[in-house]
Amino acid sequence: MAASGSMPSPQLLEEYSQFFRLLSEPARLQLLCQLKQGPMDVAALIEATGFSQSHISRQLGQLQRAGLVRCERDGVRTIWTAEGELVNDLCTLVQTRLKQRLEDQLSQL
Amino acid sequence: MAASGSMPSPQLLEEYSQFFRLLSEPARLQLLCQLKQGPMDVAALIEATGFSQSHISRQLGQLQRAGLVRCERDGVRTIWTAEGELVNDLCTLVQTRLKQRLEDQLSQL
DNA sequence: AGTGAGTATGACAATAAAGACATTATGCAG
DNA sequence: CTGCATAATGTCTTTATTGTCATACTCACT
Repeated sequence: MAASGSMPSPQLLEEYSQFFRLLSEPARLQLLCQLKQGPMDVAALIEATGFSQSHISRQLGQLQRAGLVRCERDGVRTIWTAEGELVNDLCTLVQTRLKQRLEDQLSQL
Repeated sequence: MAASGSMPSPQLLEEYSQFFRLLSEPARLQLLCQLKQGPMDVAALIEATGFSQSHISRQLGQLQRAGLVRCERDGVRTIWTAEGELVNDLCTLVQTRLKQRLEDQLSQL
């Protein structure tokens, strides 16, 4: 009894990897975490992260296309909001794993 | 109450993104899923995926450094095994999300 | 030791993505 | 309509990664 599931289709594999690629950039992950603290406009994100305006705008665009953030215009500003708990959940799983690995390494000394 | 957690440290963000980067390549994801079906040697992986020997060896090397796969030499062959359920769990979460998005899009027609 | 099968690695070309700069679009105030 | 602020997009350079070819390595067998 080795195989618990079956192989995902090529399309699904592609979707998975595209999604994970979004989270594979520290800048995007940081923006996501920042927005988890609450909705912010771009100026506030520049202040919080130190990234350039254009950089932030691009990254938010990618995250928006994936449905991870949402924006709403307030006059001349754009207020960005993080959507859902998926990213938190994923990071929690990964963190558990990281801890476990370090503990394993530790116990081998 | 907007902020549920706090900002991860820069190091942790870097670790997260490095991990997600591993899963951001369809080839690596495919190898992981293949190995979930059961341990295999490189020849079998070539047969199953169509990738070149050198490509497979490289990708497995990266996965091994992250502790996602493990290898064991059996004579002249190397048997590779997937470790843990983390990747399955992550993919399940993402898949749920993908479904949900499609349903939302569907309901807006 | 020598040979051959199976696997890992060095080196390199091709590709993709990040990040910066300049420009353009959008909305508000006068 | 003009001017000003904020944000998004076009374009380019730089950097990192993929994937290939050739080579080196490891082990079994004789």
